[in-house]
Amino acid sequence: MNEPDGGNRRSRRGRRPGESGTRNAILAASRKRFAEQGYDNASIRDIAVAAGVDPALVHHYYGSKESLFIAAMRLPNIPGLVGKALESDPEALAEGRLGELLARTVVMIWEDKTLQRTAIGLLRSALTHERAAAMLRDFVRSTIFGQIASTLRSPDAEYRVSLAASQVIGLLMARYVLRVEPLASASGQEVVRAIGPALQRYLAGDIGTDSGTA
Amino acid sequence: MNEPDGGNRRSRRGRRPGESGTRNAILAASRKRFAEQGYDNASIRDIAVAAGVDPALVHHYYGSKESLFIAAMRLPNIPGLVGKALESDPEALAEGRLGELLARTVVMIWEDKTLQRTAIGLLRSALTHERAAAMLRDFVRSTIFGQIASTLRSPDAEYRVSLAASQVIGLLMARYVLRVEPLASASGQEVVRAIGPALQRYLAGDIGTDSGTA
DNA sequence: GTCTATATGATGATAGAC
DNA sequence: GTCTATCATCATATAGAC
Repeated sequence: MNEPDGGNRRSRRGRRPGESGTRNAILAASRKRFAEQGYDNASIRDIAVAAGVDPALVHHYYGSKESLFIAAMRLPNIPGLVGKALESDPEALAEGRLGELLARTVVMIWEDKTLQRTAIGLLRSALTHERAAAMLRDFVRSTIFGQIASTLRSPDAEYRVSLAASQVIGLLMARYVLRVEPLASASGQEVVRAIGPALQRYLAGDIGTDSGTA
Repeated sequence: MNEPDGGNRRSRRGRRPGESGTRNAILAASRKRFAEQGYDNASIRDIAVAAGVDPALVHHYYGSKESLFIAAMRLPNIPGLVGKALESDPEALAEGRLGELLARTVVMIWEDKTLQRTAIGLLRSALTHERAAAMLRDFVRSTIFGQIASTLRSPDAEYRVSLAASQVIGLLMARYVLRVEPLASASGQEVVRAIGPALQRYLAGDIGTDSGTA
């Protein structure tokens, strides 16, 4: 059976198994539903409908709801994005504009629809799902704030970072999840101008402890 | 039937109907479960067990899970507490220490176990339950921030208040719900010193718009 | 006021036909 | 790879006996 490629454009030697795009469709749909409804309220049936596939296929590909959630919420390239943002403006680090840089990074990352859905999904689920809470803590700590904290030399760097984290989490919650107005409708620029200095103070300013820069 | 009280200490004229304490036990237990698990994960069965009553009684008293939730999350005396906090230090308002006052009020209100449970329950549920989100918005806006915003004369008072709200929400989320360290273990005093000035700036400082106090 | 029994429905998961 | 059929479990809610 040495059939040549002939008019058959797609395959080199017969049709390869798997890979019909269904798998990714399920993943994308699950991100959407998890972001909109949180872990518990997003049912596998809903996700299957959104992806246009049969519910049984979801199990077939991902085994369980938990596994699907973990697969959907894992985005490998965040550290890269953050690193690039940090490198893009190296002077800001030395110049005491770290807070502004962080604010800009958060707003910038938010442009990416997939990242946005992942983050909202984690936020939504973190409060009712223990696993999601752990993933969110890792997400925030080891990537975004881990990298930024390492640029601080303060002895209470951890405390400072957790304060900044509280403001960032609050921003995401109020602006993107709860949609509190008028914050939700403000431009990214405005938000950066408003939040940046607050983050700067948390990270390197006087926060009422010993090691303030007054 | 003019029977006198006689030796019957408890009742004036025979035993009054109802009121065995069960109703309040259910309410208290539901606050606990809603706070710990959020609206969806807290089942009526769980609540009944926590209250030491039969699940059917919960329905009997409150009709539905929604009604129970609404009853549990409604706390009438918040405006009073806030008002008292504001009156307790009238000079702070004039002196530009509104942010500190707000931070102190939040931390203070958090001392009350019932209030705390209500707030956490609302926060937990707001992200997955539309009704709870609406209640939280009202809770925050009409009581706490409504009263404080009215003391501002800035034209962008709403924007400023929503910024402050984002920080307060983030504080509650990070410190009390997600329990991000070391913020979660910090003392109330430390938190007030750290957050207060940030709130002050949002409410009356330079936030990058026209109406800043530079 | 309190509880037993049950109606009714949604969910995650699995086995197995095509 | 895909789908039908089904299981077991858990939920809210209700009717009615004591």
